[in-house]
Amino acid sequence: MKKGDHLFLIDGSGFIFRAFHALPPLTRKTDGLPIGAVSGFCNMLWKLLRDARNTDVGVTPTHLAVIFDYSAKTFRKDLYDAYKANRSAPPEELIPQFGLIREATRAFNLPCIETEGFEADDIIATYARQAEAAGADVTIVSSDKDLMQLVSPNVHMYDSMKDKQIGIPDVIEKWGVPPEKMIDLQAMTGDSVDNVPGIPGIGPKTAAQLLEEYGDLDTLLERATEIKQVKRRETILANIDMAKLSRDLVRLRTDVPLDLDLDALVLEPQNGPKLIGFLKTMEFTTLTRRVGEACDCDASAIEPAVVHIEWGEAAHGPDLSAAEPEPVAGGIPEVSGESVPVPPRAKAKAAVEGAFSPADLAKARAEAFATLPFDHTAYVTIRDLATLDRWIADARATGLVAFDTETTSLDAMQAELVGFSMAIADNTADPTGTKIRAAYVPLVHKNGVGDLLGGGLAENQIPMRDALPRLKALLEDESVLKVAQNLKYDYLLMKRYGIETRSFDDTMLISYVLDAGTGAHGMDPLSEKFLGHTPIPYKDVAGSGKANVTFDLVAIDRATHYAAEDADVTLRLWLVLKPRLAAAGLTSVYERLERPLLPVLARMEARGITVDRQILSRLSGELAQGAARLEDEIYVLAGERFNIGSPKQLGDILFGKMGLAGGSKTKTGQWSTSAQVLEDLAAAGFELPRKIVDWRQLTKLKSTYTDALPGYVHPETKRVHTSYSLASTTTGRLSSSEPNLQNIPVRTAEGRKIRTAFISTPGHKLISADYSQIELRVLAHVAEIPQLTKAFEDGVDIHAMTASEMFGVPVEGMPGEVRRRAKAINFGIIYGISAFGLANQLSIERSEAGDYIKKYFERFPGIRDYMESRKAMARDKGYVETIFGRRINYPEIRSSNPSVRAFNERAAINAPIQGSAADVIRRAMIRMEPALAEVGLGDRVRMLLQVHDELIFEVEDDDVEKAMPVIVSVMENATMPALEMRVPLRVDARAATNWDEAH
DNA sequence: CCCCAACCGTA
DNA sequence: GTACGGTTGGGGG
Repeated sequence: MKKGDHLFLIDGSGFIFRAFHALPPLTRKTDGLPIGAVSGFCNMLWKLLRDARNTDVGVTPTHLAVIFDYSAKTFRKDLYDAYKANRSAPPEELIPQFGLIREATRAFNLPCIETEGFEADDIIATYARQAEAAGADVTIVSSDKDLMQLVSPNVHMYDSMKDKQIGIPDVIEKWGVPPEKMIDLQAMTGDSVDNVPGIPGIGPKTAAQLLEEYGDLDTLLERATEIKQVKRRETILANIDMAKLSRDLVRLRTDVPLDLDLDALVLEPQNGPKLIGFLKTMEFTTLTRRVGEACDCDASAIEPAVVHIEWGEAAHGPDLSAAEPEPVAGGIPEVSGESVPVPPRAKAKAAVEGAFSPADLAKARAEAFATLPFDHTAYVTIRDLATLDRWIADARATGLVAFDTETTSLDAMQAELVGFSMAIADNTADPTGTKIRAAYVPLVHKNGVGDLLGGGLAENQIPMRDALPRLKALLEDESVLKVAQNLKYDYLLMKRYGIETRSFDDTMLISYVLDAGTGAHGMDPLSEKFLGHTPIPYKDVAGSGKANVTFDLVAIDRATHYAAEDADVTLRLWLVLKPRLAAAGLTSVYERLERPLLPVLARMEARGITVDRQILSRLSGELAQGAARLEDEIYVLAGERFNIGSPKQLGDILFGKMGLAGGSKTKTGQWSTSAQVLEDLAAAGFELPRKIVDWRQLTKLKSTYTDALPGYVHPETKRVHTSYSLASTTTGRLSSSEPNLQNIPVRTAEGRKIRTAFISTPGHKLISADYSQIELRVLAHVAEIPQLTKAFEDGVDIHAMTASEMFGVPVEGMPGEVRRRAKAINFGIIYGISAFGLANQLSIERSEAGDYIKKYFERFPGIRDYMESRKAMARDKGYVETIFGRRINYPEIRSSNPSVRAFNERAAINAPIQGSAADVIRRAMIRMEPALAEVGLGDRVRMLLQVHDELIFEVEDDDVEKAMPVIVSVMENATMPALEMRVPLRVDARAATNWDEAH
């Protein structure tokens, strides 16, 4: 770049927001995709590139780049945690446009620039200064005041909306100071939109006046005592640090590392057909014609392009991670008494951003759909490619489609695709006028068994080989938001067909974030709750029991009713639920803890883990032998044969026939034969109960593990693939089923043998990494307990420390029983302790347990305060929160039934602790794959399992040493940078060829 | 065939 | 005392 060149730097992210507000609110394509900002952007670019002399800017660029924000995790966030903390989420209409604008930039053959850790403004500043140094002129296309500090004799700004240049005199006119003093001015005035604090009470006028008088901020701060106005002097003196911090925040960096140097920004010739293809897709007819004329192309001969958008911040807008306030260090606001204030300006802005605030929209949608009837006769069966292509084009046009698969199995790892359904919404801008249409695409339905043709492929179905590429294009298209219910299933299924779903929402997960604790999140209950509609039960379509058939045997017209309805319901649920996220301030929980975990879990499930069937088989034999021997002995002692596995029969034998004392009864009046009861009897010297306990252990291990696990080995992968549920616990934990790999035995030596059957493939190791005492650490953090915090910092035995505090016993030479009691109390605290429960656990009198609790609270009064505050919050608000803002609702906390109420209170005490720990490991899991990829281990370290506080990986032998520190570091730093805990997290990791030895 | 209670494995 | 899922027995339809 040289003198005479002219570099244009376009603030792409800023443009979208400005265009959105400047243009009519709902500029849309014929089918509803909002493209107002994209349209404005393309027109502006075209003008700049072709007709620059017709605009006030008056020059034609030689170099040009469009700059975007990459993410909110910029260095400013490190300087000031609350930076941009009160940004509200961008309006729905804006979201698809972020990606489209990048696509438009590429269609114009222009470079898209973004750099991790920096805002667009910093990149612009760096380029501007470099170009200036090279003697070139610069025009920054933006009207953002944050960029005005860059204006100089050679650097101008250009407000494309007002078609107006901004030079040094314009800055002085508007702000009262020259550009080089803008930094100091902004440092004083602050910025409520970006949450830059500034000095309270100092606005632009006062700031300009002060700068006029003192020259610059440093001088002002040094001589602040000279200020005559008492109040102003006091505020400035009190906010010196804030002013300096604010200056660091508003000062743009000019040293951003750049991938492309200035010369790479030189304007390339336009690719007419490529640009026209894009413009046609966007339905910009006027611009299409102009471009066609200018490049001498026959626009009518060019097909609309398949628009493909880069994933990343793009599809959901820049800075979305800053859309929700990151919790400040200090955790649960109600505990610390801190909360992030929402400045009035931000509120006012939100109110005018669209016809509806999120809350209004949520309310309007809820009312519109609460009773809207379902018309099954309107559902379409798509049987030819032309119709399918039309529907897919409609989905692209509206940027939104509900999607559901129909398959042969509930197991996504085994299921075969039979067909799929779609639902499309027209006119979503009008909540009461939104129209939904739905269709089913049968692919491999067979003629019914009773049919004359008998089991052959039914006629008039689109061949799989034609449908899949189209489905792939749609599902992988990041400019189309796919909405599904329980998407992990469909995601995994489609992944097995080589399709990776991108840009998605899951109504189940949205409901889970909004309403955890208030009921199930399956489609049927949600449909009942929000749509007043009972969907066709699956068994009505596919039969049940013996008459049960796979979906490919269901007649296509019946299948259409069922499948299209599912897509219809899903889309309606999304319309109702999605705006509630923003209204409730839960968008970031959904977008940072929930949605990104879905593909991570899908990959874990797809990987599976190897279990050694030989080991299990041998163990099963041993267990059978042991159980058989015990059975013989039990029958002798009982004097008769009976079903030992029947608690009822066993109770009759023990407490009836043999007349043993000390039995308690269950709530149905049966004799209890629980392990606790049997252990007590055994301790009293009876032989039979001991043998029953042993027999139970052996048969439990055999039936639940050694015999069941081999049945879960996948016929093709030869591995076991569990299924994780993201939305079945109230607290945010995952659950695992079919098989449940979160309850593999570990506590007894016999049980641990099961773990030896979980093995690594040859040449590999399993790495198990688990958080040490994570829940107690979370407790120490949220309740701010100094002794606990210190103990964790010093790495001392936490239970021994507790015992020492409580009983005054030194840790050295502490009797095991004393420590055991303290440990039980610590766990009891986490569970919302009661004297009754602690007494049970320790087999002591309730009064004694009560004394322990009293003593504990005397030593740790902060814990009692914490517990009381959780109960109060649950009572007042109906919910409690984790450290990352996840909500857990307790609708029954005010029950008049004291035991129901007490139960809810204990749960409300436990949930923030258990749930925060769950959030922490979720963050670690989400970050794990990118972190491993960064050190070149992306495809060499495979995360397989999660067991609440433990992650299990499979790693090639040679990579173990390299992988372990990365895994440990990601887990230990999982709360950062969002939140720094008062207590360090510690992770232990080991590698071995089987899970038992690795753990 | 479905559902519930009891029991027990995990964190 | 919190949070889960799986197996078994047993009752009811």
